[in-house]
Amino acid sequence: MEDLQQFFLTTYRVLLNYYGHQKWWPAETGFEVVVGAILTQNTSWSNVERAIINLKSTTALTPKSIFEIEHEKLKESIRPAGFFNQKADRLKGISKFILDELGGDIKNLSKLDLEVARNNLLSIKGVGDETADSILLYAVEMPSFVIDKYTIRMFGRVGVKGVKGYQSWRRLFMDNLPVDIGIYKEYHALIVEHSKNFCRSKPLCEDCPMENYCKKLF
DNA sequence: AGCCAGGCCTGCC
DNA sequence: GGCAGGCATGGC
Repeated sequence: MEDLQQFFLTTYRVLLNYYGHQKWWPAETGFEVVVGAILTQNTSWSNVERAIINLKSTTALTPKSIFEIEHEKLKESIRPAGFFNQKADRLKGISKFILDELGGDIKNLSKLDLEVARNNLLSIKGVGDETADSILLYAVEMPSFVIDKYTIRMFGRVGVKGVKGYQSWRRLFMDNLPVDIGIYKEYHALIVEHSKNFCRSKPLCEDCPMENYCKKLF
């Protein structure tokens, strides 16, 4: 495709038309997005939902209450989300960071330059590229595009070549899309939704909305 | 029964 | 600077 901007926008419109508005991220507060972003690491969202329900029935979903909750009680609440030992540590750590560095509110990150805010998040143990961008975009509402393994797999199959590394993929999207938080939010959610149905290890391409683009490189 | 989930860290090379 | 191995539960 000669015009990348056209390609990324057209792909977005095809997905949006096919799947509709995804209403991401499902959470009541910015901090709930943070908690969900940690809990969903390599874990299905249905399991995360149970964990968040448990957690809400146990304590308030605020940095202070998560930081102060007894460690064993936290682990027990989030057990359905798996990896509960390290995720409990990570929730404690990011809660402490929000309390100590952000005056208790994750949204204070929006006062910083985007890349500075991003590097702040990346300095927290257990927060990698994707988790940082998810928090920036869905909790803080800063225009940071989220890349995940689905994005790389899907766009690789559709024909994007020679892009290597998380930051290169992120820049590719951000350099070729309008700086629009709504589009960033929706696009990532649509890629995830699409990837649940298509572009898996098996060539499940029947009735794929992307069949006009896809090189079917299996 | 095994593979996969809305990743990340560590240790080795 | 890349890459396997570990982390743990639930659905299909």
